[in-house]
Amino acid sequence: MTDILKEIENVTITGVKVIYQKDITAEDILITPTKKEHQGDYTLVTFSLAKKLQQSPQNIAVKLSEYIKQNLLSSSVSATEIVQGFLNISLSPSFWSSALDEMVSDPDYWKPSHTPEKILVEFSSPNTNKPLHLGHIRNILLGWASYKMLKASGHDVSRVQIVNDRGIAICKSMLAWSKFGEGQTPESIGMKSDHFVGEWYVRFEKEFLKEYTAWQQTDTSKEIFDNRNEKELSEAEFFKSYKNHYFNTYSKLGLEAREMLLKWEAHDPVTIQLWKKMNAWVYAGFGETYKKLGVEFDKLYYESDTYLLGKDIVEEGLKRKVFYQKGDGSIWVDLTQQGLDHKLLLRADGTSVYMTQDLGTAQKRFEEFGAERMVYVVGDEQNYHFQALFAMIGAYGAPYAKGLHHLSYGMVELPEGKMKSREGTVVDADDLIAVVLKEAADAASEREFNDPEVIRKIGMAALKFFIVKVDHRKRMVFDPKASVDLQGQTGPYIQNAYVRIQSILRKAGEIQKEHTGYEPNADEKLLLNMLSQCSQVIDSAVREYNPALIANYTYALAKEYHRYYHDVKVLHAESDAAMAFRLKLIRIIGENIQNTMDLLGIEMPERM
RNA sequence: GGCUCCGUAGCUCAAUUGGAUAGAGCAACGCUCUUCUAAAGCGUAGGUUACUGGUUCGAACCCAGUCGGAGUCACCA
Repeated sequence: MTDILKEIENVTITGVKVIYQKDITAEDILITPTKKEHQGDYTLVTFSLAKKLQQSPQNIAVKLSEYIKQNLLSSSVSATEIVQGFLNISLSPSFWSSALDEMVSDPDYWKPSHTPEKILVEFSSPNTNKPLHLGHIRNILLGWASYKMLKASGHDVSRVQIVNDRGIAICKSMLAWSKFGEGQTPESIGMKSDHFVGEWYVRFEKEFLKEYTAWQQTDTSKEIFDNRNEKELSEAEFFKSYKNHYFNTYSKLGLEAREMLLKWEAHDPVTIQLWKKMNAWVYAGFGETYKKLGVEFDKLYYESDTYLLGKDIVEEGLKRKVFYQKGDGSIWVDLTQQGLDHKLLLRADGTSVYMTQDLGTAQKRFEEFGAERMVYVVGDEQNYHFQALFAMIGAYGAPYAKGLHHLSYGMVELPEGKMKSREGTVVDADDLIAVVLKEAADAASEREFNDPEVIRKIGMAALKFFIVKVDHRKRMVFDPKASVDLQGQTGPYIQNAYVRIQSILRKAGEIQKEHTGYEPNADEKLLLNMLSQCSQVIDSAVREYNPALIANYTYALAKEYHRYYHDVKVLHAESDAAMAFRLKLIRIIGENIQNTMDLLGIEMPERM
């Protein structure tokens, strides 16, 4: 428990004072869980004290071990061992036995507790022109886990997403559907509605490419190619890089799409109606996917509502000389002092950019939620943007400036390389979910059960655990084959540990026996030690916004339990006291697994 | 090219934030089910932590350089 750690710390401090007449603080002391291959529960590393005390580590360890043995409360220390300056402290069986009772009497022992703050977590934030994909899944799982663990730590957390429902992308889907759709609907052709909209986006790109390829044969095109600046570019390379320019200048389809966007901005009723229809399809589809993933939101922001926000802040900042205006009328902020550059906030024509909108949205959220902290779960390609945004809000002096955090995550890649929508190598979220559920169902049928609810839990656990176990800052390789693996370091492995516990508990029924006098063995002490570290693990995960720490913790616990299960019999224990103790222990382990996995959005089945 | 991040077993990932002999899973090869669920357990094999130097009692982790990869450097989002 954290109490015993603090106790060892205090005794060490007073010990140093008594023995060496020197004052040290808790920061000078390093206590870690003892490595498995050594005897002990906690280790005091004495090297850090050696310099301060002008003594050899060995010497310090010897003296302190005596002092700790005699002064640690209620003689909890059963033995100490010194190995090359590492002072290993073994706590007594009775200490661990009462630690178990403490866990039983305090159902919150596993959570850290903090003074509550209002925190807002933004995640998912999709575009509305195509379905969710694998990258969104990583985002969503990170966001959800952040929400859960912040909440478990006592905070008041709200979940939001900003839906990018406007702009040229959705206009492409709208245009393709109205040109070629012939009145088709998701219902009429039996397709999931967000996929339906995505199909029209793909159709647009296809038609556009056709048009572009044809244009490349024209004289205009040939002339442009011959007069290109970068002579070293091949024809293919040149036209690849020229595509965007073509879209904005020569393309007929591009012109139509841009006209549609203008009509939308002018509130043209027909366009708005079409836009609403297509977005409604997308939202219905997203809703299904979110439901499968088990996530929900407290509030949705729509870019169509927020894209004009932030202008007043820019005006205000200009007045207060935090921002400045250029000769052409555009407004900028100078972030060179923070090691960044100059950033545009408002175009010369008075229209806003992404930055303007983010400025306004943060302000709005602060007003609506009173959030002291705001967490943005967004991919690491936007690291610079958020650095600039936060620096800017800091320069502006907003009251929420210090609580802003970008939970940045690396791209998800396939074994063959990056996912590219153009090359059709994007892993669709719904497809992926279907594949893991199929895999779980196949495995279940071999084991002769077919409870769909259990299969769902197993499949989703496999997928979720596979993704959240990886440190979010790193790019990860997603191997679809490995993700549906149900053996080894996986979600189902952890579920199986839980299920084995439930099976024993069911058989044990209402057995009520006392374990007075029972002394836990080495395996049981290790399990209790792991459980006692749970709240600190979660605390680290919260501090670092890193759910992977929890995934690793629970996996280690499940692994240890599987071994214990193999070696030690609970229901056929050598004594009633042993059985009573073990029943209590495994119940706590089961609850711990369930609680910690719930923080990652992973559910436990009762049987599998 | 500037800035930022990354490089650990064949593959996918860890390593308690500078601590002990760098650990797991997958893949490979052995062994263990009339036993509380074998989606499990045990064992074998696999490493110059990209490379070179430095800092110190101690470096995968900090510093410098080199090599390799990614992101970003829009009046896009």
